[in-house]
Amino acid sequence: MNIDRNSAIVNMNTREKILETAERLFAERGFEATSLRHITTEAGVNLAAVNYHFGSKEGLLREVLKNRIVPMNESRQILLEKSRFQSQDGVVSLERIYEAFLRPFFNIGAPGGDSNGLFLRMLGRISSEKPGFMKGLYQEHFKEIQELFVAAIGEAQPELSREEIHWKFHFALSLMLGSMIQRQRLKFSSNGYCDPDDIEGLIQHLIEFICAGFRSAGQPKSNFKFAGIQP
Amino acid sequence: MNIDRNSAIVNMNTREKILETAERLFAERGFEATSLRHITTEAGVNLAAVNYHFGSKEGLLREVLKNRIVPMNESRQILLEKSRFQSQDGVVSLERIYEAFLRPFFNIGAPGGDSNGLFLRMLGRISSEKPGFMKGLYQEHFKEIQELFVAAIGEAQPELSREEIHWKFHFALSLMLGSMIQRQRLKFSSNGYCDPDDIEGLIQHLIEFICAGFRSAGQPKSNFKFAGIQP
DNA sequence: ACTTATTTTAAACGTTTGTTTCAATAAAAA
DNA sequence: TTTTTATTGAAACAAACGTTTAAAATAAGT
Repeated sequence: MNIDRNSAIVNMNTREKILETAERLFAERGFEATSLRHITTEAGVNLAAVNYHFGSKEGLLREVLKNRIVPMNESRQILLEKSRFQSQDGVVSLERIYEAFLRPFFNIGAPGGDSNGLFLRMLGRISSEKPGFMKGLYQEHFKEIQELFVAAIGEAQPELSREEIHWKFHFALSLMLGSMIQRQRLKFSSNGYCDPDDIEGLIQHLIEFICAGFRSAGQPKSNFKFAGIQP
Repeated sequence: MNIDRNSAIVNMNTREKILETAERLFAERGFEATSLRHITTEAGVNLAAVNYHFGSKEGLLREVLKNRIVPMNESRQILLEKSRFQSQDGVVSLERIYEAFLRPFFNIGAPGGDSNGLFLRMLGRISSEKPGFMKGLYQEHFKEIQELFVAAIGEAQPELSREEIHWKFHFALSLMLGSMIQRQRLKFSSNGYCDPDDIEGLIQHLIEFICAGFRSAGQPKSNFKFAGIQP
């Protein structure tokens, strides 16, 4: 039983041991690639315990995600309210809005932040592996917080149409997840110019990039002449 | 044998039948979720034919990807050169650069464009499922074209440092793949404001968003005061 | 102490997976 | 034609998967 790397696991009950180990393995190897036998062996519990406590492998995944997503979204809401309170007229700047949205996202997983970003990579993986599952997850955990932040963005950038806000919000979210999924790539594609492990730098660059994207929407589309070239 | 939906498949040899069917199934269901038996049954060939012609399942994937990526990157290069030729001083605008980079990306898969974006979703999936595999793919197929476009961007935005260019380029690429992976999400999260099937709209919004991100990098980071709040 | 409910255990279930084997067939070279 | 090479075919391989079962062990309630 290789549980030495986290000796605190011995003081947990079976359910907690499974949750702890599953989260780590799901993040490291993905959902499909992680077998229940791998989880239960590493957690030092019986194979059948997963189905007993969580019903199925997918039920386990649901619980693992819930335990991270709920506190993350609570943090987001608190940070946004705090920024609103600190502002003069109740209107929060785009930078503050996305700082409130991003920091709990990257702080997920560990108190000092999940510097490996494994959990976020898993989230991105699942959204491509199991779209139906992700839809349920959205309805349950993300719909509310999204409406909150979309409203805040609408106040910060009143000239944006609802359609444009949703496009940009979609882009920002896709970029957040995509940049975590693709983070490995940055290691060997930036020729050493960028450090993928510099999470603080990543956050700052992301905020800058995203806010610029939101502010670019003033001009109507017809102003931009496309080449219209076809490959 | 269900090959009716593409009756042209009967005029192909075994190798081509496998490639054709594998590409479609990989795109629809992902690499791991597609079994060789599914492919060979649908293609109407023997199970062992895959290992005979491609060595392994991964060899088949490599060939499927190669057949799409190589023409895509050729298109990109041609479009960039054309834009450079049409420009006055040889310096291409950011919009033209990313149009040359984006259009062949979304035109992948079918003559009229893979409107379902299944191939691109698969590409994003694989980059999260098999990082090691993706690294080899980058060295073989993407390194060269990236250097070409990074150089063009450097000419269009000379004030950008190499570090900033690589960050932004990484963001743009992550956004491209991420927005395809997450495209399903847009359906139910935009409250009907956005149409995820409007590829032309997606391209235009993407170009606008990305170019704004590139132009935002003038101001040094210290000019931007972060709240420094911790959740 | 006795009964009931909860949890853990070992074993097996039925499928599915990618790959290999080797004989049969088709195509090409001599 | 004969010989060699390339391709196809049916079958089996060994390994891995999530799930279920039913008995044993522990805990809780009375």
